[in-house]
Amino acid sequence: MQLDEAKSKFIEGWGTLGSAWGVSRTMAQVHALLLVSPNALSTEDIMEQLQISRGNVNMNVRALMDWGIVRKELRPGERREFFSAEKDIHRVATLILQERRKRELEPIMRVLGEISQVEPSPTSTPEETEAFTKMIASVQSFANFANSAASTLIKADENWFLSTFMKLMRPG
Amino acid sequence: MQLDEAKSKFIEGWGTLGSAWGVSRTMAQVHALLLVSPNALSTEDIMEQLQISRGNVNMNVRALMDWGIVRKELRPGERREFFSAEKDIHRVATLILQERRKRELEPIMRVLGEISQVEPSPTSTPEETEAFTKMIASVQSFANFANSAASTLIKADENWFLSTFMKLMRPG
DNA sequence: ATATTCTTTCAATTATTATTGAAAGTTCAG
DNA sequence: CTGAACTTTCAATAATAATTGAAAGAATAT
Repeated sequence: MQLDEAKSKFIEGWGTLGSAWGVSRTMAQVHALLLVSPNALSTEDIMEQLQISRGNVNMNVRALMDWGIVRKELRPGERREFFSAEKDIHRVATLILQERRKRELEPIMRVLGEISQVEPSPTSTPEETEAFTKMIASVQSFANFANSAASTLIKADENWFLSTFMKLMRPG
Repeated sequence: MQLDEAKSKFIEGWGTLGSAWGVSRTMAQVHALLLVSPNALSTEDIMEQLQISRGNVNMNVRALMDWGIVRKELRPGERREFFSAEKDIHRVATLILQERRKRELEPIMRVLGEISQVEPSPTSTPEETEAFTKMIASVQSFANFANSAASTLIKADENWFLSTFMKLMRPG
């Protein structure tokens, strides 16, 4: 297989994976393209390679920057912007984990907290209420577990990142 | 808060969560409804409570059964079918993990395996090819890690999960 | 100040995905 | 077998989400 074909397959596969995880196909493809590009790409490069519009590139690139997995790169003497992806896949996973925890886990935990304070009422039997609170409590305990697991992974990765960074700073 | 309101909020919240994870809102809501219902529900019950059509209920309930998190319940002397959700949320998580590994991780690993065999060619420099294979190798190694982590979690029994893993995850 | 080059926005359009509902299929009692 | 009760399918429709492209906005050079 040749390089160009391999790159296309990766972009396609990454796009499919993304859509299974609630990320739009194009956003995942822009990410994949930046991952397989050794150099930072301009908006026009991305437009051309993925055959999508300028506005589309702009929106998706900014969303990827929001996730923290793509950076803007400015070159001296160049007006236009270039974009490059975080290549350390471990760090990519951590950043995504971090964002998803904030965007999804936290809201559902808030809802669970609210509804766990259900009160007995004339329209429901105590048994019904108890069954419900028991169910919610188990979901809550799982959410807590997921939350602390995520914290630990994020912290572990930060340590790892910091240590490699420190090594870089103090060569020898 | 009263029970009915609490149930509605849970169904709504679960639906929102689902759509962030690539599960259709309605499918997640059917699942939530079954989670908060002490007894198994018929197709008509679900239609009425979620205000959706018969065909819609049928499709989503079958998808949930494919995931292994909803069961059909037959009652002697009753022609129609009743449905109930797996209430052990840990088991729900395991079953979902299992399915997602099969449906998503395996395909991307296959693609990665194929494209890692990229050959040098006239249209690309050895440096480009090397950068690409290096990137792919790191994604592969991460996918392998994710895959074996999933395996371990799936295989692990509940006791191990709760005691050992919780301790591991607890920041010290 | 004006032109130039690039970025951003957003209403309109297009594409994708979910939903409906009626018809066909199934099962079973009589 | 026939009819009643229920389930499944699927083409049509509706709802949602992504995409475009042109116009407005920014930044810099002349």
